[in-house]
Amino acid sequence: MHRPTAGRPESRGERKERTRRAILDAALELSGETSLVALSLRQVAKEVGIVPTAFYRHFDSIEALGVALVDESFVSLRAMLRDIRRGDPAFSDVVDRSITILVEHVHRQRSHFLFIARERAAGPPAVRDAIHHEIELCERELATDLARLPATDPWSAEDLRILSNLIVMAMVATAEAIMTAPPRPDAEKAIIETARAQLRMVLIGALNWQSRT
Amino acid sequence: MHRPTAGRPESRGERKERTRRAILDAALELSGETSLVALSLRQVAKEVGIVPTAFYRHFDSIEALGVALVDESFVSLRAMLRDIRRGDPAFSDVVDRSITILVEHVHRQRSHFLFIARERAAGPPAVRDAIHHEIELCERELATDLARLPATDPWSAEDLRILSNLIVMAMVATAEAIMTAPPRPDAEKAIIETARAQLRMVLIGALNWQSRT
DNA sequence: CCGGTGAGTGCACGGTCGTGCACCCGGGGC
DNA sequence: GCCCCGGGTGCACGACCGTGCACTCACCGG
Repeated sequence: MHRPTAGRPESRGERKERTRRAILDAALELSGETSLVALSLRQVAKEVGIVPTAFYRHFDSIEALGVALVDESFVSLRAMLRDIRRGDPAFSDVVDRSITILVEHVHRQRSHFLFIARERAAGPPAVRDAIHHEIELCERELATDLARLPATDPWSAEDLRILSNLIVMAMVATAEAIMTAPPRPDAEKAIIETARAQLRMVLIGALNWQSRT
Repeated sequence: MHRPTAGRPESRGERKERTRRAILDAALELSGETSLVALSLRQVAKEVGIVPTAFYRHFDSIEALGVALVDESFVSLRAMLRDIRRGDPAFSDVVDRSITILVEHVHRQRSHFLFIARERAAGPPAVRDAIHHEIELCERELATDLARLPATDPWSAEDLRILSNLIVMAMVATAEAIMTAPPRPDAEKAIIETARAQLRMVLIGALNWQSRT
């Protein structure tokens, strides 16, 4: 239960935080087999190596744990968005760069992305709501980024929202596809190529959009 | 346990089929609260009004039940695709017609669409695979439909696949949004308008696609 | 009419679940 | 140096879980 790993003193608060982390990690891993709604408090406790009732010292319920996992997962995801935003928004290769970064982050934070994809539709209500809210924030962020491009000057806020929504949903679907795909590298290559072409199609449509309507 | 509802004789096979239906209906309703993976055989049996062990006379496991529900759900969904395909594929209002039909079917077969959206990412492995396979078939169907349009004559099979994939994922996302949305009719209106605009953007992009590359 | 078949029953088992309660004991403020 | 706060323990409970087994009894084919 206690592993100072050396004569390190390790304060009270540090020990608590370490247990909390262990619970979050265990829940992320165990829920990967099925879903949060099929995860029992006792499984988590056993994996962590604490007695079931000690769980309540950190979270009120599995659902509350899930909300904390959502927060944590979206920290990864926002880091990804920051990476994508970094670098000039020249139109030429923005598509390739963005998808490359997406793929890289999906691999590096696989369990977080899997968690979001699963619980987005099947998690406990509070978790679902938290995820949808975060995704909406991502869409808004993307919309303000798009608004900064000169090509979108004549666009309405509504058009920006619609385009952002489309792009985000395509990226979510691509992330899901990558994670679902067999680990063969050619399968992933194909998914990436498809995503590239789709994103380009969407951007071409967007560029020719305002001219009508 | 037996409700002939009148002096109707009702054969052996009919009674069995009726119980099977009741099990499928109960599972569809009960799994709506959370997910298949959190659904117990005993809950289903109690809802149906049979003893738990009698469940095995109809399905080997909850997972097998889930696969049967996938089959059934996609019968609804194929009916929708048939509706959309019926009527001439004139380009002018194909977008509006398609989305109208989608919305109508989502409302009429709400529980089936909810089931697919949930279990697609979080269901038991066999259920997930079955759903992905069916969606892939839908994409192929759409691709062959698109191939019949004169505008796609110069397209490669690969391009058709990519576009179909994009359209289907947008429709899945739209269906999810409609079901998630509050029942206020104006919220649904907004989703529908967004979906229309997105589909038009995609089609505009597709029409201007082959000209480059 | 008679015998077999198979949907549904009743009971029992070992296991897991969430949670309440009294308790322990070591770090940290006084 | 003492005391208390709080993370972690141990136990017990009633409920629910999947499943095995022996059983009933109404149906249908012979």
